[in-house]
This record gives sequence, C-alpha cells and structure tokens, in this order.
Amino acid sequence: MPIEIPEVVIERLPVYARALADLEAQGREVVSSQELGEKLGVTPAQIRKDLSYFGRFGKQGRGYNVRRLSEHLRHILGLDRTWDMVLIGVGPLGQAILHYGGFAPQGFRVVEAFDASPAVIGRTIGGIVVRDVRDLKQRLAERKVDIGIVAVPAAVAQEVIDTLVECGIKAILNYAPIAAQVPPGVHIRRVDPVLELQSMTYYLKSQDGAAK
Amino acid sequence: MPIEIPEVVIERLPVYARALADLEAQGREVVSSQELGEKLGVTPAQIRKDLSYFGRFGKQGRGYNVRRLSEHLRHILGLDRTWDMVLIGVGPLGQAILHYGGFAPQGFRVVEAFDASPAVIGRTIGGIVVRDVRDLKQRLAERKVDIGIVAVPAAVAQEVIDTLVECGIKAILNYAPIAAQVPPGVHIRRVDPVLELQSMTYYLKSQDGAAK
DNA sequence: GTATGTGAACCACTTCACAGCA
DNA sequence: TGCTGTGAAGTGGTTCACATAC
Repeated sequence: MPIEIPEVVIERLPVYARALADLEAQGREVVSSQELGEKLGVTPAQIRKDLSYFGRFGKQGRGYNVRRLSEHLRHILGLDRTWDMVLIGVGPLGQAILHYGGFAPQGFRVVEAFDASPAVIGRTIGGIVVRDVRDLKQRLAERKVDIGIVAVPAAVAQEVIDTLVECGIKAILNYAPIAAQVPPGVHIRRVDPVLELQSMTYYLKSQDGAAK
Repeated sequence: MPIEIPEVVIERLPVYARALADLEAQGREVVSSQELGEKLGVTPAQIRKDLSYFGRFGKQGRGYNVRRLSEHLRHILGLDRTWDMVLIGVGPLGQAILHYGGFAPQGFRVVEAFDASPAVIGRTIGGIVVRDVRDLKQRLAERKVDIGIVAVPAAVAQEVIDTLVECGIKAILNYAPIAAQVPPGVHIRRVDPVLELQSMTYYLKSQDGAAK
C-alpha cells in the first residue's frame, strides 16, 4: 500500500461498512455519497475522499454499487475473516463480555479467558473455560490469538497490558479506566463510558447557565 | 465563556481529571505538564495549551498544584455535582449497566429504567424498578433527568433517541450499533466495542502481509 | 444530467519556542 | 533555574469546486 492513511479515515470505514451492510440487507443496489452521508452524519466529500485512498469504487453519474463497495470495505478492514480474542478479567464486566452476542456475528470470537480469582478459575462461562492468569503467557505461546480484551481493575490493567504486549498481541481493547501505554506498533482502543459521560457534562453545564 | 473551545480539548479534560485524582490519592502535591503528559501519552504543550483555554492554573518554575487543578477541572466539567440518568433497554446489556459499579462513584446514577418487554417490566434490577417504555414520555415529564442511556436493539434505537430528544434530554450515551442522528444542541457519544475492533483489524491485516 | 474522484484552498488542531514569572 | 502560558509556525484533515466519466 502507498502512503500513510490517516487513522481517522480507518476509524470511519467500519461505520461505512455497517451502513452498507444495512443497505444490502434492505436490497438496495446503489447508493450515492450524498445519501450515505445523510444517513451517517458525514459530508459526501468526506466519504468520497476517504474511499479514494483505497481505489475507485463508484460510477460517475450513478453512485456506488452497495454490494461491491461493502465487500471492498470488508476486505480492506480484514472483516472477511475470523479474529480470535483473549479476555483478561472475568469479573462482572468480563462475564458480560463473554455472554455478549454482538462479537460473533461480526467474526470476533473470544477463545480464551483468564482471571486471578479462584472464584472463577475453572468455571466455564459463555462456553469458555476460565484459566489462571498466571498461565497466560504459556498458554498464549501455544494458542495464538489476535486481539486482547482487558476487563481487569484499573490497578492491574497496565501490568496485564504489558503482558499481552510481551505475548506478541498487537491489538488491545481496553475496558479498564486508565490511559494505557503501549509501544509503537501495538494498537489500543478504549471503551470507557464514564469518560464519555464526563465530557458531555461540560456542555450540559454550559447550557444550564445560559439558554434553556 | 469566550470563544468556542475545540471539542477534542473537552474530551481530553476528563482524562486529565482522572490522572489528577490518582495523583491526589497518592498524596502528590505538585505535577508538571511534562510528568502528566508522560503518564497520559500526551505532549506537555498539549496539556498546557488545553488548560490555557480555561485559565492559568500553574506556577512558573513549579508546575501545577494537583488538588487545585483537579478541583478546577472537576468544576469546569461539571463533575462537582450528581447527574441523573435514564436507561432505555433492560436486556442483558442494560442489566449489566444497571449493575455496573463504575458510574455512581463518579456522580452518575441511573434513576429510571424502561423496557418494552413484559419479561422485565415491573422487575427491580440494581435497585431500579423497570417501567414500560410506553410511559417514558409521561414519566420524564414528571421526573427530570439529565442524561439518557440507550441500550436497545439497533432496529429501534433511533426511535428511542428521538423520544429522548423530545423529552428535552440534551446528552445521550448510545450503546446501540447505529450512527444516530440528533439535532444541534444535543450531545451524543457512542460506546461501540465492535467498531473499535473493526478499525484495529485494518492494522493487524497490514502487519500480517508485511513484517512480523 | 448526475455523481464520482481529486488537486487546491481552507480550517482546525498540534507543536514550537520563547518571554515571563516564581 | 525551571516550568508555565501563549503567539506564531507547522501539520494534518476537511471541504470546495470542477474536470471527468457514465
């Protein structure tokens, strides 16, 4: 692939891909950047520019073939395969993740789960046997996984993340409320509803003082 | 308040606030933008510039008083009060949210919960009585809440969000996998782990093809 | 006629670099 | 001397606007 593609662009592609999957399910054959943009709250120019990093998928005067573009995006993002994930932390949050039905249909499956507590080690949750986190490194040496999910308390999250990195994991989904450090080449995304709430309150506060 | 403050800045403030709370708990009295930046993976200049939108909180040659800056940020963000939230959707995800212990310590409490299914309506979960979503508008007219949490299936999420907006809700945390549309003045943030995963796979895929 | 693809113009955010203050 | 606060410079991303193709 040629030059560096902005990370914001990569983050928008799954949004496009999802919208296209919806359109496909509805039986739509063609969509314009205009219409797609309206659905997603993005400008048409944004969509066209984003797609142009990867090729020319549209037909002038017509728009984009939904199925074709959908498949292209899925391929670009690597969504046309299955990704194996390891979960660290099987407390209430981790258990909810194991039971969550939203990953599998998208090709993401948890294949290993670890915890430090004897209360859960050995139990089978969501079809996965919970193992002792002390066996993590050894186990991951045998059974390669692609992605790590961190659902441990904040106090030990960085330590767990360091271990995952040592195991060669290159992508981490972090549910722990910390600003985790990872070396270059390792990708990390945080899922942190409290942070989302805490930035929205800024605007709520302003509104109370002014209008409304 | 003077000119428009970039939204990215607002989104970073809670991160700073959290780090400062940690330092405070550790008994630290002073911190430099340098040190804070290292902890958070942000440049010192970024932190100083961000803070400068709101005032002058530091002392040249010394740094920032941890407690003082922490309190300022909490006040700026409106974290020095409690925020009432309404949850829509009490399926597995919604129940996990009701049981989640991470909101309350930060001043966010779910005070109302609604669902459409007779299986949960009337039940008490996490101390909250689940009500019929058909009573949502009426109930919110009596009992004002600040924030809406949407944990319903994608198919009905936009409809629920529209209702919340009609009720005068100005901030929404959306767990449903849709690109929701809200009118100007309403703030919405999404919590969408699948989207996070789907953008990371782009990089995993590239690496497989190249190095590693 | 209509909608894409894309250089160029624009805008916003980040980083620099240094004056100013403790 | 050390670190903040901040205009100015730099960078990166978005939007424009139009040539191009169907």
